[in-house]
Amino acid sequence: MRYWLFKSEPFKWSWEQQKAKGDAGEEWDGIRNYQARNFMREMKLGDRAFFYHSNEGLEIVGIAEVSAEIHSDSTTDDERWECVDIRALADMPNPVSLKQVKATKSLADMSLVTSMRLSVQPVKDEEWKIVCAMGSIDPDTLKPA
DNA sequence: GCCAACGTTGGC
DNA sequence: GCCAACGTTGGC
Repeated sequence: MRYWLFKSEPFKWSWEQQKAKGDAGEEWDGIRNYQARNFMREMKLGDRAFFYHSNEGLEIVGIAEVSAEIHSDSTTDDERWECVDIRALADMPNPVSLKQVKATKSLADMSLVTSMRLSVQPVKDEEWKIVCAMGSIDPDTLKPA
């Protein structure tokens, strides 16, 4: 299983809205960036991802999983743009802020820090564990730790 | 709301 | 295929 991070501006699409979709999940449409799209093409069913609120909040608020692999983006006729679906799995008991991530040496190479503008990004296994620990969630059971 | 960073577009 | 202009993202 691989790990990822999705950014969203909460006033456009928030974690609350994502959770409201439940197990049905929701298309992660609107991505118009090749790098981000290419990462989505690599995603497999069941891959897990952090859900990050950009612009407002600036923190990782929850964990989601890929519920549908790459398909065409229904919001455009331009066939270059594809996307996946994700569904909410669990809240972060303690949301992990960008500030905390930046202050953590072992996370200095995280894309969230190094590729500020990339809205869909890969997360390394070690980074996943560290952020889960900071967020007080057990990465296996997804129960508060 | 500003502005730096950076991806994309389009003229040559 | 270069690069200037332009648009967008996102932290502050």
